[in-house]
Order: sequence, then C-alpha cells, then structure tokens
Amino acid sequence: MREPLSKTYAPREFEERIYSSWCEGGYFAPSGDRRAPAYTIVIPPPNITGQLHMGHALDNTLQDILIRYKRMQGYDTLWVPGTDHASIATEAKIVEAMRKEGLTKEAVGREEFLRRAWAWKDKYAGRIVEQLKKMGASCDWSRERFTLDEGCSRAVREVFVRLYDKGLIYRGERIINWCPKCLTSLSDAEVEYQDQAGHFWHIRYPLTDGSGSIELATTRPETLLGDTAVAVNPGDERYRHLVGKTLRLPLVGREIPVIADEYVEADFGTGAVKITPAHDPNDFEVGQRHGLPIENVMTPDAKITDDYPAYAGMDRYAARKAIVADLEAGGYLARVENYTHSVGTCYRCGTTVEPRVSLQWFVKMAPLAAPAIEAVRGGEVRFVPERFEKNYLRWMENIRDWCISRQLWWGHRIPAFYCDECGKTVITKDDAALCPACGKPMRQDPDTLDTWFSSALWPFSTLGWPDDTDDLRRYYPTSSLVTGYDIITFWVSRMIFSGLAYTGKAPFDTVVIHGLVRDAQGRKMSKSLGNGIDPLEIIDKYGADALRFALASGNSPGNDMRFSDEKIEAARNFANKLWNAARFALLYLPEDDDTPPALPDAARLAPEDKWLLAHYRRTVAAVRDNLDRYEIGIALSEIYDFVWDIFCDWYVELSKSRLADAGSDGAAVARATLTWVLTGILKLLHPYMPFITEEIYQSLPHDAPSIMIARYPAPQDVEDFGTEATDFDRVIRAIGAVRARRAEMNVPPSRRANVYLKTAYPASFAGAEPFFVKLAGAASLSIVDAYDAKDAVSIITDAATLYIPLSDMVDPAKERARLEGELKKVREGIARTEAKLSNEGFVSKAPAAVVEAERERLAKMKATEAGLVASIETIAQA
RNA sequence: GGAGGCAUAGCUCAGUCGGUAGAGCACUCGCUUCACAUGCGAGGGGUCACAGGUUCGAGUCCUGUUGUCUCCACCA
Repeated sequence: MREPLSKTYAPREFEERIYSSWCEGGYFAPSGDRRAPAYTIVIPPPNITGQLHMGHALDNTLQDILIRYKRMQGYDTLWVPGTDHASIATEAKIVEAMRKEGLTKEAVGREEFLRRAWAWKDKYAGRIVEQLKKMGASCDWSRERFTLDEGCSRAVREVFVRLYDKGLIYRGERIINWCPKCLTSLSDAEVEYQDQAGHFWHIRYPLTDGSGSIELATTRPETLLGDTAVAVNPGDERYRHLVGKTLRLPLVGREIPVIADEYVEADFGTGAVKITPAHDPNDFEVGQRHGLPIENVMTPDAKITDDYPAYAGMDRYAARKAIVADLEAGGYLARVENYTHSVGTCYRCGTTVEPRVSLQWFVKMAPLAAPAIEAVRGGEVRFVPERFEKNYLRWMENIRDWCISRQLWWGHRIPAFYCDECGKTVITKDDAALCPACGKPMRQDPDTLDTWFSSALWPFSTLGWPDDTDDLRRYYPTSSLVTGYDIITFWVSRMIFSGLAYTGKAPFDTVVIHGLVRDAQGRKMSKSLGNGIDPLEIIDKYGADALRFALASGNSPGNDMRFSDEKIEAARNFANKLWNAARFALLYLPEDDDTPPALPDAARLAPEDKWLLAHYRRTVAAVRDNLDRYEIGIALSEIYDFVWDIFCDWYVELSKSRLADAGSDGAAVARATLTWVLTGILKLLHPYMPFITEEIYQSLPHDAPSIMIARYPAPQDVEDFGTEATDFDRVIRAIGAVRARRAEMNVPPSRRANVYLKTAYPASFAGAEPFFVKLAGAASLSIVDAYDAKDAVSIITDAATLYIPLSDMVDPAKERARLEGELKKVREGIARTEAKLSNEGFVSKAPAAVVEAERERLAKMKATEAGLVASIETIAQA
C-alpha cells in the first residue's frame, strides 16, 4: 500500500504518526530469530532528576543508529530502556521542592518522603520515555526498567549478601568524604577537585615546657580545634630534638604530642604539620599509625560543635575567621601567605566536601578490580576509541575501597539488620523481623546504597538476574555500551567488575565512547550558564531527523562536538533535499504501480545508470565498513555526498531527458534505476533519519511493511560494472569543463552553443548530446575527427577536446591568455610527476600500483598538454 | 606532580593503509532551468602550530617546543 507524499517536508506532520505505526507493528521487540546472532544494548539509564538534555540526545541517537543498523542486518536486536533513581540527585531535588513548601525531610518522615519520591519518579520517568520516543528511539518498551524496581532491588540485595558472605563488604569507622549540604557520605569518585584561591596561615604552637614553639602552616585553621598532634619528618634535623615533647594547642589549651611520620615532607611549608585525624584523610592515617585520638569538631552540616563554646554553632568559614582573629590576638599567628590549593567539592551540589570520620559500609575493591583489569587488558572488553582504556586501567589499578552507604532515604536500603538487645547483625535478602539469637525485633540500617551500586548491575539486572532467565541466556553479555567519557569511572568500570564477579562474564564486548555536546562557543552546556539547548525545542522546530543528523554528522568517537544553529539548519536542508528528490522520483511513478522496484538487466542499463550504480556500490561498502568500526560520522558523510552530489546533482539531471520520453524503454529503465537507488538510499539512511526515510519509503512501492525491518543494503546487491562504469566519468568531466568555461567567460545561460567534440573514446560520448544540451548550455553536440580551432574556444580534458565557435562565446585574446595559464599549470604538474618517476628510489621502493597511478596521471596530463598546445597554435593563427 | 586529547580554509570540523589537502557554513560571480531559492552552476581562500628526525615520499609515523582543553593524584 502506498501513501501519498506531501509537497513540503514538514516533519511535525508525520513523525508522531510513524512512531505509533512502529509500536503497532511491534518492530521494537527482538525478532526472536534463534538462527540470527543477538545484538543487545542497554541504555545508560537517564536520571529521573529532570528532562533529557543534548548529551542524552547524542547518546541515544548513537545507540539507535547502531541498533537499527543491526536490526536491518537481521540480528536479533534488543535495546533495553530504563531510568535511574539517582538517589543523591533526586533526593536533593525533592528536598528542595519540599523546602519551597516549608517542609523538611525530617518533618514529613521517611514514609511520606518516599511517597513523594515515587510520585516524582512516575512523573519524570514518564516524561523521559516520551522524549526518547520523540527522538525515534527504537527501544523495547515492554522491557523498560527502573533501578529501584522490584527486579533491580532483588539483584542489589543478592549482590550485597554475596559480597558480604565473601567478606568483600564490611562496615567500619573510616574517614570519608562528607557533603555538609546533602548530609551524606560520598565515594571518592563523587568528589570533584577544584583549584581555589586561599591562604596559608603560619601558626606557632608553644611547647608545654616553655622552651619555645613550633611554627606550622595550614590552609584550614578552623580544624585546629581537632588537632591531636603535630607531626614532623623523622629525618628532619630541625625538629628531631622536639619529637616526643608536647605542645599546648592554641585557643584550646589541650596538650598534644610532637610525633615523627614519613608522611610529612621536610621541605614543604615549615616541615611541621598539624594532625587533625577527624577532618583530613591523611591525618586520619597518621592518627591510625600513632594511635592518636580522633577529635570531631564539626556537626554534620559543618558547624562547630558545642564542645567548643567560643565557636559553637559557627559554620566552618565563620569559625575560620574567628579563629584566625583569635590567633592573631593571642600572638600565635606568624604570617599569612596567599595560596591556591585543590579543594574537594560534591559532584552534585558543588559544596566543599568536609572529610569526616563515621561508620560506613565499604566494598573491598582489590579482589574485584583484578579480573576487571584483566578483561580489558586481555581484550575481552574493548574501548572505542582505544585511548580510553588507559583512563580505565589507571583508575582501576589505583582503586581504593568503595564507600557505598549513603545517609539518604531515596535508594536501596542496606539489607543489614541490627539487634539492639544482643548486638547481633544480620545481612539478609529477606527482611529480618526477629533476631535469630535472642528473638527480639531487629532494626534495619537506615542508610541506603550509593546509586552507582545498582547501576553497576544494570546490564544483567535488567535481563532478569539473579534468575537464569531466557533473556539473560539469550541477550547477555550485551554487545555495545554507548556512553560519554565522563562516566567511565562511575559506571563503566563498576559494570565491568560487577559483571565479571556475579555473572562470570564481562557485561559487554565494546564500550563506545562519545564526547560532550557543547554550545556554539564550545562551552559546556549547563544550567548556571543558561546555554543549554532543549532537544524538544529543536525537534519541534526542525524535526527529530534533523536533530539526529546534526548530532551524528561530524561525530567522531571520544571527541566533544559543538551544536549550533548552522549545523541543525544544514541537517534540515539535507532532509528537505532528500524529500524533494523523492518527489521527483514520484512524478514519474504511476500512482497504481505497486511493484517493488527492481534493477533492470545490465543489458538495458544506460552508461549513466551503471555510473550511478557503481558509485552506489562503493558508497554502500564504505558506509557499512565505517559503521562496523563505529565511525558513525564518516559513514554519514559518505551517504550525504552520494545523495547530494551523485544522486541529486548528477543522476537526477542526467535522467530527465530519458524520463521525459514517456513510454520509452529508456524512461522505464531510468525510472526503475532511480527508484531502486532511492530506496537503497532510504535504507542506508534509515538508522540516522528513521522518520523521513519511513515516510518516503511508504510513498514508494515497497516490499517490507516497514523500512525498519527491511534488509540493509549490501554492495553485492548491485553488479560490479568495472571500468564500464567509470567510462561515464569522461562525460561528467567534459560537461564540468564546459560549464566552468562558460561561467568564467560570463556567457549568459540563454546563449546556447554548438559544441564539437574530438575524443579518443567516441563510445563514451555516444549518447551524450542530451546531457550537453541539458547541463552544459549546448545547442548541439557533434563528435568530430578533427576541428579547425582557429575561431573557436577549446576546452581540454584528459579524454576529449571540445570546441565551441567563438561567435558562440567571446574574446579571443582573453581565451589565449587563459589557455596559456592552463598550459603552465599542466606543465608544472608534468614536471612534478616526471621528477617523481625519474627518482629511482620512488620507482623501485614505492608499491607498483602507486607507480602505475603516477604513470597514468602523467599520460593524462601529457594528453591535456598536447591539446592545449594545439589550441594555442590555432588561436594564434587566427 | 603524572597521563591523555586537540592545534588543518574566515568559522566549525573531517582526513581510514604515509602517495599532489576535503566538507558544511561564510564570502565572490551568475541563475524565476518544469524535485528542491531549505535550491542550481562556477569560483576565491591553506607555510596542515613550531623545530628536528625516519622515509623515495610526512597533515598522517618518531622526538622535542609552544598554546589549549580534559582526566587522575593525599602535598599540610
């Protein structure tokens, strides 16, 4: 059944309709064909914090291109969609929303808070799904998942219990990164370091024996309250005699020891370091080594505790100011330097992290990291581009234990149960109601897990793990994972070690990395800059296909890209071009013709048909080759060039004369070739621009119910015509040369010229007259053995010399000068090539094919030279 | 402090196996050519950041320099 194609390209009129037709057709689900190999992608689940941005648009466009390409190749494809609960980010949003209502988490309580969170999830997950559909994403929606749904939660508990039983999960009092705004711990990966201008305060700590003082330097004087020692390097002569003595902590009066530890570098600062085990990770370790007390001086929201009445309730920065003032007043402050140093901040809210000692759950990483390193080293998992392997390996090799507990409510609650009666701890997949030891009711750990703990299981939890499901057996391990380089550490690395640890297999074979989408000025898109571009607005204005085209074109793996109005307009223009090419083809197709296009026998094809088909064959091969290597941008530019330059600018024009002769065999052949190649173009392009290609496909006679499930073109679909096909290039070049000359000589298009053509390849030009008439402003074309060029303009190409009577053109003197200029250029080329060929090193060492190509080039240039010389001679005689 | 990316036309970027540098946009000239002015035809525009090296031959491979961006790292 053919549908009419509207006159203008208006994507809004058909994109939604087409998406619904795909849903109704059930094309998004895997084919289930067991003879075909499976190809699986799991979506990097977008956070339910808000709506999709350009980065998501890029990520999902690339995934959809791959999955559609594989689907059309006959793979049993599955793209699993879903969303991430994003515990810390979502919780922050909900807390913020409640704050506007004058509410707090604590005020509403855990149950009500979670009710609100689920309502939030329903709203935003739904919105995200709608956006993905608008973009054309061919996900299997029947398999949509959520990191906090029942199945994923079961997987999380399973993993937690297994790791605990193996001794790979432990609970301990450690110093961790703490966000005083989000009021939770953070993993090392969740801290971003930024250089900040600050000060270096030099402070004197007096010795308790009154024999003087030690001067030390700090960037954080407020932590002085928690100092429990001062450390020096054991080899530092300046301080050796002081080790073992004690100091009087300024403002506090506490007596603290001077200790020696290798951690201290003698030549940095004053060579003496104040040790605050509760508020600095290094100091914590020093403290552990020396058995120092841990003196916590701050509340969770980074205010000084009531233990220090002079500063109690002040936040850390106010306290810093007050303490510096007091130090100065007390004569302890030696001097202040300006100092820029690196400060850790929360990756979600940007607040400066406060290291804090607290009781948290950790994953012991070393045993898990080892196989994950091996999987990448050994090639079981491959990164595209390869360089990101290094990134991954470096991180994995230096990994430290992973702090997985969060003081948040929105997330997977830690399956640890405590008996307050007898102190027993139970880790269980099932909720433990009563203590197995004393029978008393148990209390579940109030904390939740790091959101990345559940994302790490995504490639298999979404397929049914821990159960041995059909999906898991069929579609796991998955094939390609497409994601940005910014979450390799957060997510990719954790999926790899998780997959290996729990399923025994790496979760995917290829990690396809893309860059960031930046604005037209190259800046990162961000809320604070307000330079974000909403994909939905672009779709509304230009269509989803144009958006997808703009994101895919020029995209090279791992590199950032810029998004600009120019780019999206170019994309829309291309869509419009394709649309109109289709309208042209339809002009010649009888409305009742429902026969799917087939290529006529080679014997019936005209030279220009073979020429087109040869280019098509080459293009198909190049597109497939590049797609197979994830060179999505290069593959697209191959299609673009073929569609615009070869198909539209040349072939459509070349076909017009035959098509006009309605009823002739030539018209039938041209029509069939045109339609067949157009259909091939639509299929080639479908993964990139699914809507427009389907809309046009449905307007043409077609065999598959949807282009989505049509077979992807292969080079062998068309015969290799060999040199026969390139013979037509001679005509193309001759036409181009005539056009160029006319433009150069400012000949008005209305001025038609009789063209005489002398050639060593008369067969190539046999039926060429209509093309010269149509495309080169010719009145006629005569093939001649000789032509008296005295009063003619000559146009020389390597295959022919064309003459146009001067009366049909203009100015002989100008013409002669031009010919001489051209002769000079050709002679330069000849000299260069001859030099190359007379270079023995080149002839003997370069590959034979390269040498041969040079010889051919030389022969062509010599032919051109001879033609030019002859023309200059004749014009000189005139 | 380590590691990596990038540097090519006015702008944004491609450039696969080392073989006379490409696209889009912008610019100039000419086009109411019956698919498309979201278009057609023709042009101008490049010391491929710099300096060495390898090679018959380098935008491409190697070394160094400069600029720029990013990642990692506990320097108080």
